[in-house]
Amino acid sequence: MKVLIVEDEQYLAEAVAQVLRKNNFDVDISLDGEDGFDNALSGVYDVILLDIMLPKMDGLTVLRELRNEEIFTPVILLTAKGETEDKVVGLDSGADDYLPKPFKTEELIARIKAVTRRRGEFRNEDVLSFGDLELDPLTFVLKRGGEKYSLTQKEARLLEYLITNKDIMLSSDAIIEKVWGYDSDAMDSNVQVYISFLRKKFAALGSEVRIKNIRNSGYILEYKA
Amino acid sequence: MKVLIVEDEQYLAEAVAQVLRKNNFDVDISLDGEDGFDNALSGVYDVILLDIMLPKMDGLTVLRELRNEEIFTPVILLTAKGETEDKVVGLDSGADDYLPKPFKTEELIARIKAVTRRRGEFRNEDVLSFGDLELDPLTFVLKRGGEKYSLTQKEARLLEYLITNKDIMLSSDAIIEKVWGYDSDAMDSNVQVYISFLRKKFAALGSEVRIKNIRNSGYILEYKA
DNA sequence: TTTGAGTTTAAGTTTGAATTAAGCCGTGTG
DNA sequence: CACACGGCTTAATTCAAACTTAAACTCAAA
Repeated sequence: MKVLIVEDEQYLAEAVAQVLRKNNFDVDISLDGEDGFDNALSGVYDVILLDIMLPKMDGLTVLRELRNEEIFTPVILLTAKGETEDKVVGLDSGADDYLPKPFKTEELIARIKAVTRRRGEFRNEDVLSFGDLELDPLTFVLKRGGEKYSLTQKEARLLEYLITNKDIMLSSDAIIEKVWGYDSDAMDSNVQVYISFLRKKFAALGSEVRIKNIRNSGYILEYKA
Repeated sequence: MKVLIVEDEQYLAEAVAQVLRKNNFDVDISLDGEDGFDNALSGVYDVILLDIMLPKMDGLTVLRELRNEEIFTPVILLTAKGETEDKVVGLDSGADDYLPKPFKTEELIARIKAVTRRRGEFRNEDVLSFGDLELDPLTFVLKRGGEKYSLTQKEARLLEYLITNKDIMLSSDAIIEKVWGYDSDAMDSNVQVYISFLRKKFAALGSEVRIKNIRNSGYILEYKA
């Protein structure tokens, strides 16, 4: 499995490379955006780990240019904390995942596997579904039967988080960390507002999916006919 | 919430401890690596704040040894600035987060919460069961066969206490101490009310589980087929 | 510069969990 | 027998959490 790391902090790149090599990955490193772009163009990599802050060409530009060139190698963005907006922009511009620094290597490996597996299996079809609803986390389109509804980014990411943890109760804090970002100072009321938005859109679609609140604890998805 | 601070700068350790105590944390301090390791071995802490530069045994060694000993208490590394290398190595050796010094106490608290919560998230569904009933103590959902019922927090905690002591008779006083808290001034009538609520919900589910009262003594769960 | 979608903040309202209070029932005792 | 006590249930109250709505703000696109 070939991995390209595009990361200007040489030490960090080497450290990650070392760990990956121990796990039988074949790793190359680019220290700036241009070099990374050139390497990635070859299309030989199974996955690209892409830093956002890079000399010569920033990561998001690299990503966009690659997709322009019809290179659809899976990309995992490495975001420094505080780049919350970048996360969103990144996913929007065609990244497959992002990983906030610092990260555990197990998590990195898990995501690499997830991202490559996904590609192998369904390429296009990573639609999330729960009950009678379907969410396309890339286009933020929510469907029920034939009817569609457009969600905003926040709504979509909140719903995505709820669906991917459908059996787990999620606290407001956990939701804020995941949807608003690690360093966000968003308050519970934000979550409340967006939960409310989602419920309204569920109702508009006539869905049987409910977002249940558990007092003093959190939220969980429910579906019953 | 019990926190262990392993930090050789005594004044810094005390300062942090003081702030944490104000936030209702129960804080212990170790001033060198060996002592920290010994304390951490007890496994009673919910999170460990670990300095890297330490007398007798450095933080990373402490961490590695702990993981060797199957102690998986979440660890937040405290790194002096410029210890970038340590960050990576540290995360690789099983730390859950790192925090560069100097840090704001709000941030420390936020990370402690994040790290302990994460642990809670992927804790496996430890569903309690008794007779024909199942209780998820996280979501307060009570099940019998396919049918579900939502309990309130108090109901769930009362039932949890009853189930985990299914062979023991529990006095009202014991129940109050456990469910309402040792400093509560709740009365027996309170317990009665909640016992009644539970029985009603058992009946609604058609369960064969009974809560038996023993006059002047207490309550105990019964199941008869 | 204006516009508007998306998001955040803030205010007012609703909900329901927890408590309290009141009355009923059954059992054991004088 | 009756009446007192422990236990049970239901009804009324309370108050913080959760919800909704609307207005304010932000920022990118026109």
